[in-house]
This record gives sequence, structure tokens and C-alpha cells, in this order.
Amino acid sequence: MDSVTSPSPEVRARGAAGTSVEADLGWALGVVFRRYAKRAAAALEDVPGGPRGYQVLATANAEGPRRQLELAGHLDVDRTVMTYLLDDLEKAGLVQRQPDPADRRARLIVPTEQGRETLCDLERRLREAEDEVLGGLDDGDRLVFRMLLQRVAIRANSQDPVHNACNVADETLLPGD
Amino acid sequence: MDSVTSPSPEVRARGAAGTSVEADLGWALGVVFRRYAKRAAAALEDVPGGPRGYQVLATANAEGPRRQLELAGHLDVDRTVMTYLLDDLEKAGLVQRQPDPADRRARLIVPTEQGRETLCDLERRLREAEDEVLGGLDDGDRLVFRMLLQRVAIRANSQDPVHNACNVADETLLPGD
DNA sequence: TATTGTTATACTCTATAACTATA
DNA sequence: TATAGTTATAGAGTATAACAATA
Repeated sequence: MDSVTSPSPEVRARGAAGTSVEADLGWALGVVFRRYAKRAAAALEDVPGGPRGYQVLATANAEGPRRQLELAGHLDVDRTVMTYLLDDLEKAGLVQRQPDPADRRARLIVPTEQGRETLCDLERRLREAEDEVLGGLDDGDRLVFRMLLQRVAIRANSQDPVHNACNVADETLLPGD
Repeated sequence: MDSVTSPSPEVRARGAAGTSVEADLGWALGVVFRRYAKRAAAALEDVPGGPRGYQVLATANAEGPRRQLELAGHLDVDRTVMTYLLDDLEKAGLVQRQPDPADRRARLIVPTEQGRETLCDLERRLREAEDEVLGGLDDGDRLVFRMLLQRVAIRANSQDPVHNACNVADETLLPGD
């Protein structure tokens, strides 16, 4: 997985014959994604592990206690990386490792009170980052864009699922549609 | 710069109160971007340096002979990385390093005939990848999505330019608009 | 014997610093 | 003295493999 794939618009404009709108999906995607990623990373800079640490915290909080290995599979991070990540999050007082009463080998990851409070704040900051990225669109366009992007994303995710457990959960939580 | 920042939709759905459309811009952006990046990387797998190598080839071809350092600044890669990249591209017969008649320290990067032919093929493959990613949208929606994404991207790029030379080039090459 | 989690090690990618040849 | 490019080296991030405890 690499960064931008298409060169800047003016380059594509010559190579491929297409109109300016058609010529540079890769460029536009890359720019927008990286801008959001940068904003989000800034919003999450004081979380140990950055965006990854936030994901662990958010998932542990939303889905209840999870084993390390489940969490790792769900978020598609190596189990050894998960160890380091949890070491740091635990040191910062955001999560705790608790013995799983059902299996003494396993550890359940639960957010602390401080972790839950931190999470609320982080989610607010992330929404700000989202709004900033979409700042160029008025409310109507913004909604259309989000809906279309969502459709593209859902299809992309179903064709090329990032992690299976996630999609199972999707179906479980979205029974109506 | 990290990968996805938002967890999967069902996680955000609980944490943030928002509707399903509003809840996960980061997730959707990440999924779509990574899917495109993956497809593009597959299309460019036999190019030395992958997407990066393609960018070098495309830029050298579209904008005429460029010095290594210009190219590096333009594409935002370290000059030492550019050295390795060009070593590989040259070994593969796609570009040549020619002495700059105006400065014997500098090298001009020019694509070979084989490089230009390869580039044509790669651009065709990239357009296929784009179409595949947008496969879920009909022609009308696809156009709307591209236009809105383009607007977001142009604004994002102007606020947080990836590399200055690029924007200068933008203005130079797009005098009418 | 297989699995959870940890640790130690190796690998990849990128950036830093030192070097050459020119200017 | 400063710049273009190269090379060697060190650093972050990630993955592999060996290990301890438990199933």
C-alpha cells in the first residue's frame, strides 16, 4: 500500500486524453485522504499509538471487553503490534488488561473511566476534522458527497473486506438494511 | 501519516450520535482510498518502485526533461530515495540519466522509448482501476462524485499544498482557468 | 498438540550525515 | 562557500520466530 498513485492533475491531463474531471481520481482521492488523515492524526496526537491507539480505545469501548487477539484481528494489526499498543495505552491509563475468567491465557481489554472521557473528546475533535475537510462544500453538496462516498465505500469494503470479523459485526448491527 | 483513522461504522454509530451517513467519513475515505491504492499498486506491480516509480516516469514524460532534484521536490520524495528509484528505473530501461549541458553536476531524467510505451499501458490500466472502484455508481452519480471530490481535493491541496512546485506548475499550465 | 500473549530478532522503508564533483 | 547527486548509516515501523503459560 503506497501513497498517491496518480501524479498531479496537470501531468495526467497530458498523458491521458480525458477531461479534467475524469483525469485524476487517484490524485483527488490521495489528496483528500491525506488531508483528512493529517487532520485526524493531529487531533489524536496525544493518544499513545495515534490513530491506531484511538481505534483500539474506540472499539474496546463500543463493543465491550474484547480479547487482545480479537481486537488485533478486528483492526487488522499484528498481534505483536497490539502488545506494544496496549502497553502504551495502559501506561497512559486509558485501558486495562483484565484476566478473562473463561480462559486464563487471554486478557480482556476494557477502557478506564479516563479512557471513556478521553474518547468523547477525541470523537468531537474528529468530527471537527471531518467538517474542515468538507469545508468547501455547502450543506447540500456535502450530504450528496457523503452519500455517494458511502456507497462507493460499502461496495469496496464488501468486495475486498479489510477484516472479516468487522463485516460480520456489520450485518449483526444492521439487520434492517 | 497513518492508515484509517475512524473505526468501522458500527463502532462510530454508538460513540457518535450521528446518522449513518454522517458518522463515518474517515472510515469511508480510508476504505475507498485503500481500495484504489491496492488496485493501482496491482496495476503498477511490475514497475520498479511501484506507484512512486510510475509517478517519476509520468512526470518526466509529461513535463519534459527534469533534474533529479526538481523531480524529487515535485513528487515530495527525499533526494536519496530518488537516487534509488532512478537506479531501478534506469536498470529496467524505462528512463535515462543524461548530463545537463547547463550544469555538469546535474542529471536530466528522460524517459526511453520503452518507458513511453510502458507508460501508455500503465495509464490504461489505471483508468480501469478507477472505473472498478467507482463501479457501484451509474454514470450520472459517478460524474457528480468526481466533481465534488475534485472540489474537496482542490481546496484541500491549496490549503495544505503537498509540494510547492506542483502548484506553480498548475497555474502555469492552466492559464485559461 | 494448539492457542494466548510476550519477547527478541530481522526486515523494509525512510531520513540523516558524510562524501564527490562541480558551481 | 553552496549545490547536485551518491553512498553509508541509523532510525521508525512492521513482521517473523522462539518462548511461557494455559487449554
